[in-house]
Amino acid sequence: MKDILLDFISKYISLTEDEKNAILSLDLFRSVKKGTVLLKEGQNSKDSFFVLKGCIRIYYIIEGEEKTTAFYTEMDALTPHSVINNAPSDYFIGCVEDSILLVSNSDMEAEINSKFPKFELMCRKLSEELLAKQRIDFDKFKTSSPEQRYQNLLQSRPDLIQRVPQHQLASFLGIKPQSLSRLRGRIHEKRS
Amino acid sequence: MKDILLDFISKYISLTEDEKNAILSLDLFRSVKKGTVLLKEGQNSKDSFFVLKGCIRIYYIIEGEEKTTAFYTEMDALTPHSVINNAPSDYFIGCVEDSILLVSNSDMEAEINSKFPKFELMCRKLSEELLAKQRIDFDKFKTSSPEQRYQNLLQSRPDLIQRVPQHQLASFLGIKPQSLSRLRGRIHEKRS
DNA sequence: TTTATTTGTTAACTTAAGTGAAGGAGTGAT
DNA sequence: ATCACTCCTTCACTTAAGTTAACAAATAAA
Repeated sequence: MKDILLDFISKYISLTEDEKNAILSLDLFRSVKKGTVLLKEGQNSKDSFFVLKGCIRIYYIIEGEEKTTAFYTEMDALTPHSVINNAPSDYFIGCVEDSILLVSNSDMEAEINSKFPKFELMCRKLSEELLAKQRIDFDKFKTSSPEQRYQNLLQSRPDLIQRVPQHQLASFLGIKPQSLSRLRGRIHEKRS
Repeated sequence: MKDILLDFISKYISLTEDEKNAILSLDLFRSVKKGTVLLKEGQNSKDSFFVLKGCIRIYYIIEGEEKTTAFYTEMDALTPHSVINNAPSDYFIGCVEDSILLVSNSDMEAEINSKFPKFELMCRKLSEELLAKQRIDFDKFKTSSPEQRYQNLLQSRPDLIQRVPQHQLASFLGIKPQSLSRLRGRIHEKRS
């Protein structure tokens, strides 16, 4: 489990043994049960998440309806906007499967950053990379039809379609569950 | 003009007079004519952009059709994914109006970052903030209908609707120009 | 000025997503 | 075992976006 974390970090910076031990000794690993709400709308927590195993999601409750907009799986990092802006959260964060997460709070991160300037560099690289990737995702979403989005997901993250409830997938694709059902039927028909 | 830049930087870090002069002496300011293409698909430039005045956009050419997905106006920063990943660009960057930009290349930024570690901190804060903001934008896009997106834009960036051609706005909203026309007519009717 | 070209609007028609309702399968609780 | 609840699918119907085409207005080019 700890290897996953160190492998991830090594994609951005190289660490000495001392540095590795310092990070592991913080012991941020946490087991979380499916269904757990990690952050509520309006809440002002300072926690960031890194998924070692399992799946978490961002969702909203709009007019009583749950709208899931993002999934985070193995090796994905999520720092809520409420942490960045020190403001109440617009969204919920929930646990889709039993998961093992790394949970860190921003005070602690600031401390690590000042102790290990390298860590600051990693955070910059990581968030720049995520920003660029998310830009591309957003663009592809805008320029695709719901059916294309589903086909695209089928290519890029086939696992998600298996491990996540359909109604969560639907809002992730920007449509209603009924439309996703119909759309899948349509595609299936074409294939056969 | 230089004040705009320094004001922007001061939102993230504080600079000494020496540091301010060092940055200004790089003289990265560039005037760009409307219609200029700053980055082409497939190209591998190392240039990042900061808009001091005017407007630039990200667009794609998909099946011969131009699809605009993002606009950057005063005080907006844009580092293309091609710079981050050192890979050919998926998109074009074009100039919507005559603009004054700050154009920096990534080698130079690396140099500044090592000279002034503060700058590294700024870049981290900035990209974290932009990532969080873009997440919210993406989520709102997913959970809204085209009409709601237009109404939302009318609230949040009313200037854009004036200064940008309708067909670019349409793809920015994820719809066809004809649909935007119709949708506007629909709304106008309701108001009267 | 005249001619193209681009841009925005309108209209008729097609297609697909939204809506409301119903029913079946699976899950969990009592 | 029964009941309640959630989840997924299906259907009929409504609504709005996509499509194709035509046209007027504005802009750029000859």
